[in-house]
Amino acid sequence: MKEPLTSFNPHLSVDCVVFGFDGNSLKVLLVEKVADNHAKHIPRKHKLPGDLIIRMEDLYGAAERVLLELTGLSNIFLKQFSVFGTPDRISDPDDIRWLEDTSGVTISRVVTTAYYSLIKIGKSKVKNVVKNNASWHDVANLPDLAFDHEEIIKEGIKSLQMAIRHEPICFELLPRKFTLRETQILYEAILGHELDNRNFRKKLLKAAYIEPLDEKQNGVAHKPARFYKFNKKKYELNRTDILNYNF
Amino acid sequence: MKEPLTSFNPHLSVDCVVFGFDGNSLKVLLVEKVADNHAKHIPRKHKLPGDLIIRMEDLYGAAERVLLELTGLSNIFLKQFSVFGTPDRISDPDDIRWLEDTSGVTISRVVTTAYYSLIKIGKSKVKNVVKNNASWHDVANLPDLAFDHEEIIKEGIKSLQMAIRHEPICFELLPRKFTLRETQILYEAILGHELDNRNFRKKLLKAAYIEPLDEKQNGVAHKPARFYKFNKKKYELNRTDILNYNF
DNA sequence: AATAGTTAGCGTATTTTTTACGCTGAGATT
DNA sequence: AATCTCAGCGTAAAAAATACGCTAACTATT
Repeated sequence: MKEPLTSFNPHLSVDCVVFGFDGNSLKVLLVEKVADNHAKHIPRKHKLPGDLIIRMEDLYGAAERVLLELTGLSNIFLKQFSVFGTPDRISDPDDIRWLEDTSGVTISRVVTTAYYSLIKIGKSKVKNVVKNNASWHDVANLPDLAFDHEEIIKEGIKSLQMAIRHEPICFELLPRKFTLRETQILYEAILGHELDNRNFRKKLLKAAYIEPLDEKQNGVAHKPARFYKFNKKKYELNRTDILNYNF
Repeated sequence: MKEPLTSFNPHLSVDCVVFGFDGNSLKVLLVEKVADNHAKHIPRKHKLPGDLIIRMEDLYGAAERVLLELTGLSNIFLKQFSVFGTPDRISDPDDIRWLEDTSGVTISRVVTTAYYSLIKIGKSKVKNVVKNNASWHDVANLPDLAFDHEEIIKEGIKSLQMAIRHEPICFELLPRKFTLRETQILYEAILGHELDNRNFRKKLLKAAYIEPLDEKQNGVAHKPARFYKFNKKKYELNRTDILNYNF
């Protein structure tokens, strides 16, 4: 499955900040940096899913490949948000050795294009859990990260915060059927502060593309909430105006 | 002054969309792609100022270098806004030959990090006008461009449009002393549509960091307007809130 | 000298959006 | 039966956006 090692471009990589939402807090998917061969002394650190670019591979395509290999999902929301290219961003000798071991190329300097990705946590099989030791981590409580991956995640969150104010992308993180409250909790988790439920719901319901279903929660210890779904076609058709959620 | 040719990384480059404002319309600084040596048959096309990265050079630093060499200015507003990395973005044989001739390295695939830059058109000496055939072009009327530089400019304008709604960066394009009308014309030029002068001025003057001066225009064929200046320190101090110009 | 043309700059009235709450309803839990 | 929690509808007040009217001050034109 893996390309010959020498086909990697030693200067270019992609890293994916994969966001998920479990109903309570915003999560990010991390893998564990483990050396395949020798070098047991290298400490196991977490890192973002990412890879060097295969020669002549498209950047976006590389990000898709990384996510497909990791989660088994394609057609995922994926957005480039920044490039990280300071010459010393990969400077820890352990990090360099690990990269060279796993890629088979000599690492001089790597510029990485960062994407953030939004996935429905329930849908993700996270196929290579065992192989890569992939796991979800609360963005408010991240483990030690390799390279400059902490900075990349922080920037990714900033980009996401901006994006949810202008584009209806929160539905990429919510299940197909969702309640308004779930949506609000998601917004609160991303923005990092609380919102008034009555005003929040008013603002959301102005949008015709958020459609009520004839279905309600049950088994909850309070008045059951109605489910809604996002009508993407309706949104695409009349998005004459940019939405503006100034939360 | 120039580094040895072999020091370029053949995979990485920066390109700068340098915006300027002449009081009427938004301009972008382009250079002419001319081959130093032979190859007279290569058509002269315009391109963005940019360059391959010197080994171990910082991306931001590379963008600064390109601008310093071109305009003689440092401490310029510079913001990374996107990466362009499709494998075929440099595919025209003439473009490839020109790149190889001028850089001295073999070009396989180049990922470019795009910055936009805001400069006060009056201040710019545009030092290397002759050498690079640099010139300002109206963004509404661009010449034929090499590579994917037209796409890069279009994306740069979009980023700028977003940015001027949230950050007081228009002052990077205006002279130190400016009138409200000049500011409005600049906003109109960037956004591509007209604004109501009375509402525009009300909105701007709410900001304490736009300070009136005791100085007015003269020699204009209408009531002379007051000059203002941007007080950056005042802005930095109490920017508790993100500004929101929903023009 | 009068007139026309242009932008400056102050105002007002109306509509829309935001903000801050009050309150009842429908379930489960104790 | 009382209590807890969130759902969901509502209202009143404040703030912001929008749409204009109008006079002031200057140059250019006749």
